[in-house]
Amino acid sequence: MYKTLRNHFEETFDLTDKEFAFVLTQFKMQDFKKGDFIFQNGDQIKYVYFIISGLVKLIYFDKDANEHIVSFAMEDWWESDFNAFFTQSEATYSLKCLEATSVFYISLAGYRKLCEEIPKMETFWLQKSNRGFVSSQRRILSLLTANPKERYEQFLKAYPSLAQRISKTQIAAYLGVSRETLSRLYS
Amino acid sequence: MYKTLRNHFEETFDLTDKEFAFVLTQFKMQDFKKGDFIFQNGDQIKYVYFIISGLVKLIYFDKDANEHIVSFAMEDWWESDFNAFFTQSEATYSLKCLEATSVFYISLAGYRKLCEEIPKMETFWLQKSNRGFVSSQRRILSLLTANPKERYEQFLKAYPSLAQRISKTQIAAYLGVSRETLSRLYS
DNA sequence: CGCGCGATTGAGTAATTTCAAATCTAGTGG
DNA sequence: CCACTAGATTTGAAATTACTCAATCGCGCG
Repeated sequence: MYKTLRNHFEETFDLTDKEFAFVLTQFKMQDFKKGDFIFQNGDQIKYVYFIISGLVKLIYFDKDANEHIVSFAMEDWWESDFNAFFTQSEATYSLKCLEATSVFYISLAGYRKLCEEIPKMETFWLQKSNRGFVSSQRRILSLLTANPKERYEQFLKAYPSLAQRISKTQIAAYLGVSRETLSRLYS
Repeated sequence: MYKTLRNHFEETFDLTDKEFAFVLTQFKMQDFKKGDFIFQNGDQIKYVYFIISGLVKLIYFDKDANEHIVSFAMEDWWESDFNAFFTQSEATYSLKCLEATSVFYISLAGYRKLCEEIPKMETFWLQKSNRGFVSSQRRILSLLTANPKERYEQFLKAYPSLAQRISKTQIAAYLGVSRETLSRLYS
């Protein structure tokens, strides 16, 4: 369990036992059942979540209560309403479990403490953030340039393992297409 | 000129004269004319650019040579093909000047040197990256949830000064709408 | 005045959505 | 093993939205 987190950090930089022990003091763990909300829009967002196991979706409800999927997150991914987290304000999005999910979570104060104590940690976050930014840009491009079929195929190619774990309805909500259109793609 | 850059950093953290002198050694300056490409897709991307003055667009050409706008950047904004920059590989995007533009630019080596010498610099980049990520997510959401009219109004609201400097055709290419549709919104 | 660029308008077409109904599937309990 | 249910997927048909292509308009500038 703890190993998952340590391995995850050590894909980027090495940690001594002592350092990792300190890191752990800043995290707490929690389990959620399928269908649970980890947080909902309007909640004060105090934490960033590291998915140990399971699968979640970050969603936005529009004015007609339609659900749109901002992102999925599974094992080894970090997730939160980052804007709300960094500004310690209320969530625009909601985080809902598509499967039973276990997470480590850390507060903003804890996050800052880590960065101060272990400078490499800041490099780590920077790398994560950069990658998140880059893949968001890729998705924007996909939405700008590709039709539903192309978007779906790009998604399958980019996230093959994810695609097998979620329903087409969920994929449609991520791609910005109605589930009927997605269903008709290969007929 | 140099002041622009210093002020920009000092919106986030303070720099001594000596530190800023060191910062400057890592940057070079260049001027571009309206219509110039700062880089084009396929180019090796060695630099990140800070816009001192002017206005540029980061664009992607699809298979039919249609142009799509990934982002605009004006005074005080950082821009590059960040994926290509961090992996020191070839650009997917092109960066073109919509107005005469002056930039400071820095290499990956220079960027790393800055982070090592001045740790606050890393915090600075992290903040920029986080904000870029958050606003990309917002744009994704806009593309997922809003129709052309709503997207256009969100754009006007989010970037009022930018909207006055660019043609509707450019805005259309950013919003993922044909210019004719954009033109018909209020008729 | 005439050129060039951007914006607008019109008409027809293509893509996607919506709403409704039917079908399929996996899991549950008898 | 079968019947039943809930959820997901598929299908059909009509309505809507946005696109494309083509023509026109408007304006600033040499």
